[in-house]
Amino acid sequence: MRKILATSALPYANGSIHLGHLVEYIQTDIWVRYQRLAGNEIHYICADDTHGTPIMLRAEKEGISPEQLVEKVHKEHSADFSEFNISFDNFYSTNSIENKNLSEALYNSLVVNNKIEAKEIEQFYDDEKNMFLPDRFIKGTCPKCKANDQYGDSCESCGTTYSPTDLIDAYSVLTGSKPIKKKTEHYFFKLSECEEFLSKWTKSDTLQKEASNKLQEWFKSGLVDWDISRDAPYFGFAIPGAPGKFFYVWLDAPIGYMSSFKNYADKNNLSYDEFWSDGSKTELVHFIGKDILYFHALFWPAILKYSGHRTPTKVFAHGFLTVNGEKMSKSRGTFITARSYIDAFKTPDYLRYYYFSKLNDSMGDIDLNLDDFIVKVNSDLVGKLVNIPSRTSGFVTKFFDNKIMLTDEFNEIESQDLVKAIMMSKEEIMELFEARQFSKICRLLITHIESVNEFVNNKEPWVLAKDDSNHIVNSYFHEVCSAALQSFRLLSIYLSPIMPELTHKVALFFNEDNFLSIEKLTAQVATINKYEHLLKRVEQKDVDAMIQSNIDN
RNA sequence: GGUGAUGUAGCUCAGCCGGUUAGAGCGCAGGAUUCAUAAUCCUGAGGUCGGGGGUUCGAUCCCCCCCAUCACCA
Repeated sequence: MRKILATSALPYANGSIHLGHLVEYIQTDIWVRYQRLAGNEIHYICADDTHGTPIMLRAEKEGISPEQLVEKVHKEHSADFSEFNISFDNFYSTNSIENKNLSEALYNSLVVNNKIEAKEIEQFYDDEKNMFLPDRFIKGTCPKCKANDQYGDSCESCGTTYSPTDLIDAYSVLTGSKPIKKKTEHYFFKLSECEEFLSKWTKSDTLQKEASNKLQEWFKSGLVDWDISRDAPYFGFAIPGAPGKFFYVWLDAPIGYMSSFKNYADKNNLSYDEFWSDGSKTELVHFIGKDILYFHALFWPAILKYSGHRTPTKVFAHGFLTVNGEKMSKSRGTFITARSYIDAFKTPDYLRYYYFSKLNDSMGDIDLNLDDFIVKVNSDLVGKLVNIPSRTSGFVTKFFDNKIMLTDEFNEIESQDLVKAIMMSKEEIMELFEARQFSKICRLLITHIESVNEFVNNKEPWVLAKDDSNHIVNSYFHEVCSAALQSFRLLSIYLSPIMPELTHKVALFFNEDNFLSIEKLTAQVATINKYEHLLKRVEQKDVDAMIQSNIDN
C-alpha cells in the first residue's frame, strides 16, 4: 500500500475562494478520493496562507488585527471548502505555532548549511507610513506607453516590465507620497548555489514535461539568490537573531504544508518524520497552479534539500480558469465566488463534474463556458446518467418489491455483457485517474452510460411490463431492469471521487452506506429503494442569478 | 521587448511514434419510441485541421515566416 501526502496550494487569506481556486481543489480532491477508493493511505493537507503586507494593510483598513482578519477568513474558507466537498484531512493556518517553530528550524538549518547570506539593498520607502513598499504598492505612469496608475513592476496596459524607479511620478499607494530610496539589510537564500541539485531534480520525473521545459528558461538566465526577509512592520514570523526582520511570506507559506501535517499527525498518531525526513519512502505530491511553479520547483525543493528534508515526489501544475473564454472579470460578473455558486446551485457536483470533464495532466488553461456548462451537465448527468434509474426503477418497485437480480444471476448474454464491459474498464479507469487524465475518463464513462440507455431502449421494458406473465422474479423483464440498475451502480462507483454528494445518494438508493472502496464493484446488491429524483436540471436563471450576485457584490 | 503555449465542425473538446474517405458530445435536420422531472435511441448534414511557404511518396501532427489569443519574465 502506498503512503501519500497530497497538498493543494495554500489560498491567501486576503479574499474569498472563487471558481479559479476551485479548479485546483477539485482536481486534487478527485485525485485524493480516487486514491482512497483504490485503498491507498493518503493524507490531504492544506492551510490558509496568512502572512504578508497585503494582509497587514487590509486588517488595518478594516480596523482589526491581522490575527482577527486571518481568523475570520479561515472560517469563511473552511465553510466554502466544506460546501464543495473538498475532503481535506487538515485545513490549518500558517499563522500557527507549528509553522513558527518549523520556519525557524528550517531557517536555522539553512544557516548552518551556509545557505543564508545577509546583503545590504536599497528599497523604496514611504516615510509618512514609515515602512518599506513592495513593488505592488508603488504606482505611477508607465515610462513606455504613458498609461496612468501602473504598478511598480509592470505595465498592465503595454506589458512592459521595469523597476519602480522607472515610473514617471511614482507615488505610494498607501499615502500618495513620493517613495524614497532607503538602505536596509536583507537575508538571502543562496539559490545560485543549488543549481546542480535543482537541474537534476527538475529533470527527474517529478515535473510535467512542460513544466520542466519552462524551468530550463530560468536555468538559462541563471539562478538568482532569493530575498527571504522583510522589514518591520510586517505580519509574519520574526527571524531569529535579527531584530526588526521577518520571514517573507513565501518562505513560511510552503512550510505550511509541513506544519499543517504536523498538527494533523500529532492529533492522529501519525509519524511526522515518516513523511518529511530525508530518505522518506512515502510520496509527497503537490498540486499547484502554473503561476507558482517557480516557488514549488526551485525554492521549495532547494530549501527542503538544504535543511535536511525529503524533496517532493511530484509537483502537478494546472492551468488557469477562464470564464466564457476570457479572464475572470469583476465587472462582467465572471469573477465568481464559491459562495455565489453554492447559493445558486446548492450542490458542488455540477461544477465538480464540469471541471472533471475538462481536466487533464497538462498545464493548459481550462474554460468554464456557462452555456456549455448548462448543456453538458443537463445532458450528461440528468439526461443520461440519472435517467437510467429514473426510467427503470419504477418497474422494480411496482412489480418486484424493490428487489433486483444479482449480476451473477443474469441469464442473457446481452445483460451479462453490459455489466462485464463496465467492469472491464476498471483497470483503464484507475490508470487514468492516477495519471490525472480526467477528461478521458469522462468520455469513457459517458460511452458506458450511453450504452446502458441504448440497452434499455432496445429491450423496451415498458412493453414487457404490459404482459402480466412477465411480472415474476427472475423473468427476462426483471433482468432487463436489473441489468440497467446494476450498471448504473457500477458507474456510480467510478464516479464517486468526482461527485461525492450525488453518488452518496446513489449508495443509499442501493441500501449501501457509501462507495468508498473500489472493491464495491464486486459486492452483490439485491435491493433498491423507491426512486427519488437524484439531480435536478441546471437552469439558465440559476446561472444568471449567480452572475448577478457577483456583479452586485 | 524576451521566452513559452494555444489556434481542429455553430459550441466544448479528442486526435499515440506523420500514412486509406479527420473523430466525440452538445446543437441542428429527419426518423423511432413513450419507461423516464421533454428524458432516450437511430440516421444525416456540417470542417481548405488560423494563414503562407518548405521537407517528404505522403502532414492536422516535422521545419520556417506571419496573424490572433493567452501566460510567464523571480
